[in-house]
Amino acid sequence: MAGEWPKKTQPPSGLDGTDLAILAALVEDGRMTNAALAARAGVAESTCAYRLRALRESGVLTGIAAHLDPAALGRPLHAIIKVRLGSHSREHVHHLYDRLVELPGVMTVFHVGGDDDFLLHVAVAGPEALRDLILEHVTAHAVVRQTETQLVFEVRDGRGVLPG
Amino acid sequence: MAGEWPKKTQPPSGLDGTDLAILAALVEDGRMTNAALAARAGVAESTCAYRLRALRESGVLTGIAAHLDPAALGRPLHAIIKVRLGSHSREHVHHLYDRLVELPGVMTVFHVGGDDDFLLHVAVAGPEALRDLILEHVTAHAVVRQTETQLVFEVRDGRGVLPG
DNA sequence: TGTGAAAATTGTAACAT
DNA sequence: ATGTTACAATTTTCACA
Repeated sequence: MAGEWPKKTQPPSGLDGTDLAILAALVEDGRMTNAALAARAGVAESTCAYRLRALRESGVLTGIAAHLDPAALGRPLHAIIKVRLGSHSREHVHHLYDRLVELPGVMTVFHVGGDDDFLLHVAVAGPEALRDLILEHVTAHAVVRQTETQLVFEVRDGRGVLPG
Repeated sequence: MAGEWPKKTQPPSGLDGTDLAILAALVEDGRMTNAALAARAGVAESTCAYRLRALRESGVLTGIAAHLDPAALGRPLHAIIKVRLGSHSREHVHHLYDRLVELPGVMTVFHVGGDDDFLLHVAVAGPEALRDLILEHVTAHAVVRQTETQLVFEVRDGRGVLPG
């Protein structure tokens, strides 16, 4: 009953310690040079470059992206907007979903089950901008039956999905 | 009434089009070479490198990190855990906060106002792992009065905080 | 597969505009 | 603050263990 996979190796895909070391380093600093990466993983540079390409192509490493400070870009106010729909037809849900992720200031959209249908994490310029975003771009959709907004005091990234 | 800032320039910090172009490029591909970055922003390479350093030092660019596929790392099940506290003393809140972000599988912790105190976005191996995480590492804290868990069907990154 | 040394590309610092 | 040049560091390629 212990786990999902045969207990010999860690995760499903054949990731070894070298792969995990490379990934961990890139989570800390995505611009770390291949040479530094290789040193940290304890392999030759060419090997490291090869592993990195393989990790990208296998889909384990989905991307490397800059993290920006929303406040520095004029969006100091964070909120969670819970969105509840009136109709749950596949078309309605997908259409709204596509629209929501495109809205400026939307950081993440969670499509959830339970009381709500979508949870939006947004960063906006201020209370008026938040109200405008909700009224003009969320509630305005006919499928949206109700929204509820929570102020976010702070957001912190967790340790993520890497073992250790 | 139009906006928060004098309408001549965009955001508060003195970010010009070059800065925004660099940031946008790095959000798409954080490992883009400085040369490619410069070409895209339409400036010389040395200028681009200088701008990039300045963006880091000013805190607008908070970091560049790898994005991993949780499912590929053995954590295909996503959930939102709403955490409600019994006591809201500063010490209790901060202590719990620090613990929550350190839990394996925790992607993001939102400290919110309203019905709940914390919202946790977690990625786990399966239903049992989710139950264990909640019972052993969340509910186990004496300050936690109640939790409520929502299944996450899908998570999508929004367009973020860059204008345009 | 993983490695090491070469060639090709890229980043960095000094200086001039 | 930007661009040009020259030099140092890095990535990539490929023959080989």
